[in-house]
Amino acid sequence: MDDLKSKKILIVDDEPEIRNMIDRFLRKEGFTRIYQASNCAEALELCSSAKPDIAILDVMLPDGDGFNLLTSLRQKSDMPVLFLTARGEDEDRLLGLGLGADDYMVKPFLPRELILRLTAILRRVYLPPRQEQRPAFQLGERIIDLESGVVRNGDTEHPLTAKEIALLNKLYENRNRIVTSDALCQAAWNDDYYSYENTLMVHIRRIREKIEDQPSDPQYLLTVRGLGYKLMIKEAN
Amino acid sequence: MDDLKSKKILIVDDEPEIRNMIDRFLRKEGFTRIYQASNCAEALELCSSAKPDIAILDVMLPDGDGFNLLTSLRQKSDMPVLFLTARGEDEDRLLGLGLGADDYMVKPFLPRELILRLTAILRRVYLPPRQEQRPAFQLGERIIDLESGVVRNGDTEHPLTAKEIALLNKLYENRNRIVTSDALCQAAWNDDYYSYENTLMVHIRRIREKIEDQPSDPQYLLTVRGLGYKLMIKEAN
DNA sequence: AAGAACCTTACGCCAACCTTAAATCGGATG
DNA sequence: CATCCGATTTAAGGTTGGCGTAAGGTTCTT
Repeated sequence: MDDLKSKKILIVDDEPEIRNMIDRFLRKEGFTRIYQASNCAEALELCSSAKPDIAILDVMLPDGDGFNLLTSLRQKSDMPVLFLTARGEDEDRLLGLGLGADDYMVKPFLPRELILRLTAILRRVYLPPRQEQRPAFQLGERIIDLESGVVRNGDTEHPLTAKEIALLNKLYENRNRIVTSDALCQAAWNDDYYSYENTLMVHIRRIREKIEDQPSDPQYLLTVRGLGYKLMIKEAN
Repeated sequence: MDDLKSKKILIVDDEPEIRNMIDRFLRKEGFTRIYQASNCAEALELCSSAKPDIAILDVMLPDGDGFNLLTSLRQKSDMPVLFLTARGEDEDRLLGLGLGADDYMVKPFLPRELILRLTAILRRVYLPPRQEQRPAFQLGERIIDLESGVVRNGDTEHPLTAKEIALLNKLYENRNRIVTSDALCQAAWNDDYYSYENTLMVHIRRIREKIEDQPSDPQYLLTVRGLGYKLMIKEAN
């Protein structure tokens, strides 16, 4: 489920043959969750409903060009985008890349290259660096070491589970800021999370048991009713 | 320091003119920490000493080709790599991308496109996903921090509720301007609001209790009779 | 002076949240 | 492939704080 092949791909092109060709090649490579749109309106619709992980965007579309579409998309998300165009003009390429496209290919293209470039982007965006070092920080008496996954309190150590580390990491990244429950779920689970968010509560509770003096009256990991949670840390420096 | 321009860039090419040209363009764009190598050995050396954030790699090098270099690099780190080549053969591009290069450009190239593609990769790798951030601002002695959802007054902190944050956010967006009660309701309740707007008054009152010195004689969150409310802020800058 | 618009306070409800325990999953082990 | 064990999820009942309501007061407007 953490695999790149499970990522959702949106193809936007007004020519059905092109869409189907790309689709076919993607499926041959093992991708399965593929969406197609033939114009800007459809694309925007699909983006908010299916929430694809990456989009392959043709520049020429019946109801507006891909640049405008990209601009609209970037308003609400930073989903990666690979541009596709029949025109190979320099200006077009520069414009697309300048608007925040991640790559740009000129038709006709090698299907295999498209896959490779697509994979390169997906890899960068969704496969976080292997030995990404996680932070360690202090909460009162306790030291929360996410790198080694333990909570030290004097001479005793309590281990943290994978989910707890993921959640604490997200919370620490946004320390002293409200983190929505949604964002937390997204950080600890992969994109589509349909379970009760009661699950999140239980995990929060377990974390509190390890980092708080009185889990029922937390002073670090606080609830913000209706929004989410926040990890409050007063830094020494 | 979190800026993309501060990232370290390694240029590996055996032709000094090319290296210097790229260097020049990078500096014109604001990049400063640029390293140059003319062969594989130098490149490997620089990678372990300077630890660049990204590499621009020529395929043809005097002591081995860039593909081998990439393979060696990938053993120990997953530093992003942009390939550069005089040969435009399909096989080369596919090989480079297949080995895990992040992008591939064929000489001669537009310098500006190189910069854009480089930036696109850096952005993906090093720019943390943006999350909508709410403002923090000052009102007399108090600091209203909507991001962490608190009002700070000296060393004491008063938490804000979800509704209060939503309302203050809308008010701050239109600071020093009148915001109609209707607009406020729409901001805090998602369009389905059919209650008495007395409810709004109560919330305004509660906000005033947290941000005003004398809630009954407000000096920041003012009533505009018949229209709505406005948040008056004298900005320092 | 009277009506309209807004303020102020207090109270009760219920959705959001907490808590605990039991069920289920999944990797490791023999 | 059966068993174990810790991690995670589900479920169910309890708790509470934010929010809406209402009722009475105050200020503004004409």
